[in-house]
Amino acid sequence: MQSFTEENYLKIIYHLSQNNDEAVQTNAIAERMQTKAASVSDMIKKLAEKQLINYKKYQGVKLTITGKLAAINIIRKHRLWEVFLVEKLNFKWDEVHDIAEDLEHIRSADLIERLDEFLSFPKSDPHGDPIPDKEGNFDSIPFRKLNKLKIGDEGLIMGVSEHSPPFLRHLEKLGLTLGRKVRITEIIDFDGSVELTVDQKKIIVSREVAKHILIRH
Amino acid sequence: MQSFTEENYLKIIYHLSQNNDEAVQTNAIAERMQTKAASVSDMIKKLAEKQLINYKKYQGVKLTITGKLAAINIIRKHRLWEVFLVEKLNFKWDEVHDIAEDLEHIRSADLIERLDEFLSFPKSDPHGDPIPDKEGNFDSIPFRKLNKLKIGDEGLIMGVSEHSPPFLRHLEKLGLTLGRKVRITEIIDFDGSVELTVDQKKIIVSREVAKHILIRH
DNA sequence: TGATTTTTTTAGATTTGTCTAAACATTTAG
DNA sequence: CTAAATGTTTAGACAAATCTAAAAAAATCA
Repeated sequence: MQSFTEENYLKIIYHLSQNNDEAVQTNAIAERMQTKAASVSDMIKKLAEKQLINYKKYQGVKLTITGKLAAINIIRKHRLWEVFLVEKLNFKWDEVHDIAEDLEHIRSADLIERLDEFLSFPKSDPHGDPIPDKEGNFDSIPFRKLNKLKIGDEGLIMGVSEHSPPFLRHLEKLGLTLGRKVRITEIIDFDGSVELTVDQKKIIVSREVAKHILIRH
Repeated sequence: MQSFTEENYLKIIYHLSQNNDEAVQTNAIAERMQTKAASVSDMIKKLAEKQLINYKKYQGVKLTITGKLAAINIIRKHRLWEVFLVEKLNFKWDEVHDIAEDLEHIRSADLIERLDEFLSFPKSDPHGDPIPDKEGNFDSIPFRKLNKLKIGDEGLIMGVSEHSPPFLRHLEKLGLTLGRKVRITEIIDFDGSVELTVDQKKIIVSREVAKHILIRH
């Protein structure tokens, strides 16, 4: 089994290789881990020795199958705990990330399976991110980013790709919460801001905000 | 804030000073921590520097007020998580200790207060141990150990002073669970075994087992 | 292409918690 | 009350995860 730190590296490498599909760079990991490239180099060697990543000097890293499964398992735990915190303990969606960051490292497979059952096998977390099953399979639902829609398009808010508390509180304030139906009424040429209706109300979000809102038809 | 290791030391020092009231010995801590006396000496210095314990060389240690509150807080978390695991996730009372041992180190005061509320402010954990409130106050209920009772005495099982899974499974098998009413029917001279009735049934427990069963009238 | 910049790795040090072996203090027993 | 036994501390080392500074490789660009 891995240490908390190793688990965090695996999780971050997994997230970084999601967008990209190429090998993940040392510096990218360092930035996300809030540490220095030198420390990342050291840890990379360790993970490579444990066969959790493939690594050739100066070439960046890729998760092995084992490493990927380990990463997905941590993400599964993180997201299940987030559901617990919101659904059972009444936390807000912007308050749960840091606590789940700690809870995700609790090592008991039995605990997680029972928690999953207690929560009635949720398919997604409070931010709309899919929860993998215990074999590591995700339900992948296709989505489009709000900034890619055209005037007149409509759909449901199914997730967000940014989890910072200020961003989430901003959405909350605007009534842009999961499951809400939105329709694009205008796109401002000048800066790409998007005007839309939610719940009978007209609101405007910047392009930057729109980029992080995921929409399904 | 303390590290996990420091928290474990505090908790163990607290438990060891419960029976005893005297200063806690280095060797006693080493045994409970599954480590060596030399390591304990090192850690003791660190905790003393942080004003969590009072320590004079070769004289053993005592928790300061701060140290005691820190220890009680960890115990509060441990016991609340145990209640969660048994009440909500349907674990058995002999399965929860190790998992709670990890969960007790999760650092979020808010989390614990909400968990407490979610569990309806339980007063004791699945082994009958009292749960301190957030100020560190215990409800102390007087009890007697089963091996101290006399023939004809009766009372309710209100707790156990031994938490090992084999012991707990033994009690479970005999039907000796929390809240059960028992009456002493005989005490065997030879070895101090106790014969008692629970639920209309006559059963026998050794003196060693009886010592760890706590009875209230 | 060759020089400069960026990225990555290595070398050596630091901190935390542990260890063994040896020294030192305290307690117990003859 | 000394001597042996027990308990505790110190000294020096180690592994994990980090750091800074410097070297090395790769990428960029003029």
